[in-house]
Amino acid sequence: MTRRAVGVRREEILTATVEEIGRRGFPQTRVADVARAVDVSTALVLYHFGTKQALLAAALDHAVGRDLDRLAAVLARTGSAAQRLRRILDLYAPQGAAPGWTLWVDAWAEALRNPELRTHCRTLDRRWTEAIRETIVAGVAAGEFRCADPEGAARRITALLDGLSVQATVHRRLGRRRLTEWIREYAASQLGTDAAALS
Amino acid sequence: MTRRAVGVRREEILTATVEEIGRRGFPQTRVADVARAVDVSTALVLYHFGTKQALLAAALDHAVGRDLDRLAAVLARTGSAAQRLRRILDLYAPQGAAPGWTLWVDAWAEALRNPELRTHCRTLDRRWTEAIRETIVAGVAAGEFRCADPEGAARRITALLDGLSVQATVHRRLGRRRLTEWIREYAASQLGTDAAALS
DNA sequence: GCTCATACTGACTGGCGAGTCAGCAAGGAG
DNA sequence: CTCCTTGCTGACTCGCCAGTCAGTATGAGC
Repeated sequence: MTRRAVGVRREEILTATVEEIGRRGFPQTRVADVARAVDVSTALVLYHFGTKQALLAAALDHAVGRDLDRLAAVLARTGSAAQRLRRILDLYAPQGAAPGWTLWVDAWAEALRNPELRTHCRTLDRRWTEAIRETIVAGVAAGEFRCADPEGAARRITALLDGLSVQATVHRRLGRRRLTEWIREYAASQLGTDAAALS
Repeated sequence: MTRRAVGVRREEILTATVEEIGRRGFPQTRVADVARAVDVSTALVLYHFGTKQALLAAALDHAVGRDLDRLAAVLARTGSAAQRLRRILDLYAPQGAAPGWTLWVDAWAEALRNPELRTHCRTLDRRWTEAIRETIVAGVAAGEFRCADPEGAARRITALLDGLSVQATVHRRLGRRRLTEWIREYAASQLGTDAAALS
């Protein structure tokens, strides 16, 4: 086994763990699965993270961080409020084979009982709605949107996106095309624009 | 141990299993938990259901059936389309301490990997949207609603309800009051009425 | 090239949980 | 009452998996 610096190994393990959770689900992910994926001993994984619980929590944290980084990158780009909102929505919607979304659905289920994970999920949710809210506020200030309740609108848009994503990833009953179409229509109606402004 | 007829025992066990899944989550529910809840031996549970997998599947089926029965009861009642729609939405929204919704979130996560459970979840979802769709169609025919795409509207309403329910039960970020308010507003906007018609 | 901190492992343990099985007894049929 | 079906159990097995530990070896720093 080639030795690695702690930081590097941890990163490697966390990435693999996230992937493994996406594949198997939260409670079904075994330390041995992760170890095999990284091609190290199970003892090493426990050496770095102590317990399985801690490993899973760290992995979720890692995934949350990665998503928030992407979000920050989108927010940093310039453009009209409508353009930025559009990018946020695109980022959030389930991608092709979407290992991301299966992770979140799993995380929700887990968060129902595990307060630590709930905190992570809630943080992520809050940041997304916050990003949408800010964009709406900016759009209202710029005269692009009309919206009396940006906070509420942001949360409703997020909720619809969550619900449609469940239909897409869990029930496999909805394609990405129609999903984005519906979301844009709803967002547009909430913001007093037309859907075309968001495409 | 008092002996029971097969049907009775199965029913008893299934009810307990549903409750236990709601409490612990799908994969964390042990046969022994169910057995203790019914106050029988684990061997008896396996005697009736063969394997844990089969038990869990049967339990979900049971829960689905119960929910669909309630739905059928609501549909059977008379009244305007708006009144019936309102009742459907009320039934679907998370109740107080909502053991029902935690079960569904769990079931979604499980359905991501287990095709048998996916079928159950999908059936339930389909029936709900179908009920909403029918009510919309009836309302349109009666001149109560205006809606060009009842199927789509039904699915969007369901999706928003799912998403808001996640915010309520998972993130604990939304009360029932505001949830129903938002849903009614959305439904009303989709159907060309005002929210007051749905309260 | 030596040293030493530390990344890493193999081999183990202990407990837990699904599923089995041989037999027991309740209670309806006759 | 007496069978005999069948609902039911205790006590078991067997495999799995998180976590431990004593020890190995790698490679950065000198």
